[in-house]
Amino acid sequence: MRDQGGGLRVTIRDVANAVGVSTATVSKVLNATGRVSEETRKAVLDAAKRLDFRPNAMARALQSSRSSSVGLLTDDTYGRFSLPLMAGVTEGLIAHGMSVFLCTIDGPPELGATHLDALLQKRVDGLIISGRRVDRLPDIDLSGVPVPIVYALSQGPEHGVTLAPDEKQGARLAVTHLIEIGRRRIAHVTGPERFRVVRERAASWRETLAAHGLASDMAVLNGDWSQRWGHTAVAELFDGRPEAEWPDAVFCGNDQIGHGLVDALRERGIAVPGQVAVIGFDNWHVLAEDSRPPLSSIDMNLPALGREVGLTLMRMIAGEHQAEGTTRLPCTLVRRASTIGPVG
Amino acid sequence: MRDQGGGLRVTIRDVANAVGVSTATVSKVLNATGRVSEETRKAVLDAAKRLDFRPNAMARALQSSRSSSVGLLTDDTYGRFSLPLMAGVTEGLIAHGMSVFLCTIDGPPELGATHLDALLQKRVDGLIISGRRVDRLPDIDLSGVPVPIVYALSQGPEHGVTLAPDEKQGARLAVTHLIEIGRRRIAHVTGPERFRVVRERAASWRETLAAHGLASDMAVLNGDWSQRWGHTAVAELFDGRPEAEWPDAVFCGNDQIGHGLVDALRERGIAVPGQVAVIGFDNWHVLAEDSRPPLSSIDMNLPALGREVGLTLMRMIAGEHQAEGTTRLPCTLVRRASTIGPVG
DNA sequence: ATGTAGTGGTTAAACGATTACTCATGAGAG
DNA sequence: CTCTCATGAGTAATCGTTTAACCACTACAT
Repeated sequence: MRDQGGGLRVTIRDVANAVGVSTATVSKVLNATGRVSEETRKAVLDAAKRLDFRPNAMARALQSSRSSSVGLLTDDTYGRFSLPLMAGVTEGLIAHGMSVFLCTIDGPPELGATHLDALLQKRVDGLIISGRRVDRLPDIDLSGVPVPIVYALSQGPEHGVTLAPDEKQGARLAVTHLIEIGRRRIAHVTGPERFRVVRERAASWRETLAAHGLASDMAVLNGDWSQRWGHTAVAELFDGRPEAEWPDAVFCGNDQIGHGLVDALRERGIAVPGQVAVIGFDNWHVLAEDSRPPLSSIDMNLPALGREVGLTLMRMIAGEHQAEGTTRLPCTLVRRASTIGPVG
Repeated sequence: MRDQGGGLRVTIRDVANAVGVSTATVSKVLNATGRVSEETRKAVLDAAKRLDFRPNAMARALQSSRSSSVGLLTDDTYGRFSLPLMAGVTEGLIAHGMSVFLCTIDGPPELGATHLDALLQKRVDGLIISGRRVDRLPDIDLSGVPVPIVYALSQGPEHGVTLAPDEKQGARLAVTHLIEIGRRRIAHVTGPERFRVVRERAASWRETLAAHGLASDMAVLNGDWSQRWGHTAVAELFDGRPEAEWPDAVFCGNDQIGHGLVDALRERGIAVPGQVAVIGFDNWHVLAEDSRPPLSSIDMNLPALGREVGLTLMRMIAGEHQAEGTTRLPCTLVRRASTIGPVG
């Protein structure tokens, strides 16, 4: 809390005076524009460092109409998806001197408008909109917003630019992996059908099975995104069914379901992965790594996605045209003990 | 992506021209300062709305040396603690028109300096520093930073202003609750001893027991913050010990440990809460609610803490002096099935 | 008539940087 | 000895607001 009053902050004029040149010269040196003798260049650089001069970004922004900041709006206060994404965005943008305003806007609907207004007043150069549920966007009116927008995770409007994980490829990765370790009867236990990602992953599960000649007679089991559901799903899969019809692998819609499912299998004395292999989705370490056995999973690479979101937005800010529609980024497989080896 | 070029943005001059007054008058109306006739006031307000005028925050900031933005630095990309905190901070500050730059700075050590530099160039009015581990602060040099700083979650330097959950009170809440439901032999299974919070909670556990005349012969069981540890801790607590010496309750250092512990108890056929009550810490819904039975826990009220952090920083920005040292905010008890009723 | 006070507004100078112009100097060409 | 030109630097306008200072005018008391 030292020298709070901003009065004594060092300006470009202080540097100029220290060297005995004009502010224009200092500016030229610092931005490497115009012609300056090597001698003064050195002197200016030296003085700037000595005085710990930091150009006032507000003045610069006012002059250039570039604030070097962007806003990220999300309705996720939970953090599972937003923060890793955010970390990637930040990392991709800081190299360009950009900082990111994060606005969490769950709460009264006017809150989104308030935040948006604050951001637009601050003249952010661009906006990132990201939803919690990998499904629905935060409910804000973005019409007439005079800066470029990138939608992340959740699907943006038709003519918007959206970046999202490749759900189908992720699901394919999971199912293919299960097939490669010798599984043939692969069930799918997942979240509520109203989620777009649920439908996408289920479709991909079915297609991948078909592509390997393993047309499944099994139905998708939809429930909620909880361990509890993973647990009860085991009953639906195994109860009152001849052992020959048991699945030898389960592809779960997320790691919570996977964790609960693995637990339930263990309690029934069904060996994982010996009798049944299990794979999850999200690669949420706290659940996947600490499951018994540790749960293989599909990682959506959110930090990488975030980086790409940031860079895409940068390009749009620079005036480059970006392809409309949804760009999908690949997921990766993380192998753990729950999918090791062939059927035992 | 419409009218990208900022050239056509409406300024205070446009409003002034539309009404036929000077920019000064418009400014007075909009800021409710100075004297203006009711007639022109109406006209200006009307024109401003009609033109969708948004005062340029950069110009305003330049003029007033107040950027209406603060920076939050954290090394938590994981999100468990940071995002709820952040949500609270944002909520507390948006009412004052403040926006929050979030910088995640795990990675190369110079990254922190880069972000800090970007923030200081943008003339943030204040800074919030928050660590991931509720223990260690991100490693940045903050000496000579010319804006007020609040440390959140993790302990700041001696003469800094820190806000953190009241760990001792939280632990007391947990243990008292267990005593109130009739438990007498209350064990404590927690994280690594090098964590300050681990030591604080353990001390409080012991003190609370003593205060109720239940001096414990049991040692604190230190492990890591995992379900796995909760699971193996059960062996240490119950194996090779006469049933009379078994604990009838366990206070866990976090919900992961609690979750694993409950699992292990169930596997051993020990009833929860019938024979052993279990309570966790953090109230991490994904683990606590979905444990079987659902896990009682201590909630650190991070959004509320975040709000307070934001408001404290506001006050410091306004020049009010804040008490140095650590302010502790109370935790609350969240009762779930794992601590219901007396010993069965 | 003169002074006083209040009203409703305008003017112009900041704030801190960038940048298109201008200018002085000295070197080399004719 | 004058003209041209390259070099290195300074001048001043600008970005969009805020705000202290000022001004014209009316009303009213002295």
